Amino acid sequence: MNTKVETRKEEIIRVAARLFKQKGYSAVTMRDLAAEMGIKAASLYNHINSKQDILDTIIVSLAEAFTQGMQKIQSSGYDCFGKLEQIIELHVELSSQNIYGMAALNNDWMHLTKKQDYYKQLRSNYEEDFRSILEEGIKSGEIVNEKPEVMMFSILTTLRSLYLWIPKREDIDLKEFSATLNQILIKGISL
Amino acid sequence: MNTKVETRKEEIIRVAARLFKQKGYSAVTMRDLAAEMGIKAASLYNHINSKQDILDTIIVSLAEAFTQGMQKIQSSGYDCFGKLEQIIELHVELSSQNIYGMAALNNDWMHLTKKQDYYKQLRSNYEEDFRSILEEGIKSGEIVNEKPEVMMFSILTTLRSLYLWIPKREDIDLKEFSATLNQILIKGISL
DNA sequence: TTCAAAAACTAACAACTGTTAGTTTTAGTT
DNA sequence: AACTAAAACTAACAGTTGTTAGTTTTTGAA
Repeated sequence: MNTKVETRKEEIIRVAARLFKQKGYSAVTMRDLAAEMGIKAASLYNHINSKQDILDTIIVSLAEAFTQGMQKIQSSGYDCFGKLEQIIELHVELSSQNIYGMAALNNDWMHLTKKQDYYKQLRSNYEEDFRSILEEGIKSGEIVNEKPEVMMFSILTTLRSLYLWIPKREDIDLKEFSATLNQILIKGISL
Repeated sequence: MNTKVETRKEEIIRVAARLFKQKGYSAVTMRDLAAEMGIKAASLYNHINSKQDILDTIIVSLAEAFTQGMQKIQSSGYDCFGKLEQIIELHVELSSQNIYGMAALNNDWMHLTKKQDYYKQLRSNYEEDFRSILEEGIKSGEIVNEKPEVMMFSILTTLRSLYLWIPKREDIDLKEFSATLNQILIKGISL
């Protein structure tokens, strides 16, 4: 039985992420967060070190999850389209499980201080891995040989915005959704 | 010769938009903005009414430009793909000309107060027009009849993120870029 | 050169910010 | 019942926030 009970600290971080999605990190005050938890602002500091630490935790843990997922995919031995399919599934899974965290990752990373360089390194590595998968596909003839940078921008941008879209759909079948997304991103929308 | 000289107010709004892109509306103080203008914070109020007014102006003017562009496209008589091509060109043009404003439009609209309902109405109308264009294409058989909601999400998300990507490319040919984007969004990336 | 408008300045305000120190309450274990 | 650790509280801090009021400087036309 590993049904881990959420600690008070984890609860604070989860609620904070929800507020960060609504208004952004800077606009959320510790008093806002405390009110949402039903306590006073000073009480938060029995559990967390600082507002900054909350943001660090949210963003770094998610960025590392993406890094780990990408490493697994890179060493999977699939071909280009197989890897792309897995990347899409990775984004759908992590985004649907961390709707609020993804908002912070996308919109509030510039408010990181000590961890900002680390975050940027992870993101940069991730994009480089993505790019190399596309180039592999171009070399093998799976992918049309034109403007891989634009392809990458288009696909990655869509995947990064999933957190905005998934919550709007109720009772969404994530496997089916991944497949649809794969179809649209790879084959387009024309007949 | 209609080479309109930029007023001081317009300059403040332009500089504010740049700062809003860097840190978001909430994290930019009037003293930040004043320092960037080379004056004291109180002096800003000789030109603008409030911080809120700056955000209103940036977002509403851009949202109305998109609305106007969409109306022109809707009444153009082109077929579905023709309209989509024009929508892509509209986004490339407005995004490249308003890089900073697009950031505020995408990330800071929730900090609108009086104008928030109006902005949401414009956005909602825009999305409805977009949706009707896709459905027209499905009816006429131009577009594959599957999950138009996901197609719309994917395309619109990419177009809304152009402001993040365009500044990274130097000496980009916008016409050529629109064409590439059109190709990728309509036909996908596979051979 | 005079004069008015535009645009800057200084000083200050009340409210809000993240955070700390020290104290009291709550809840579970012996 | 007594004790302990977790978790809440009150009070306060020093700094920052958007904004106002009143004053001085800059600018360009008459």
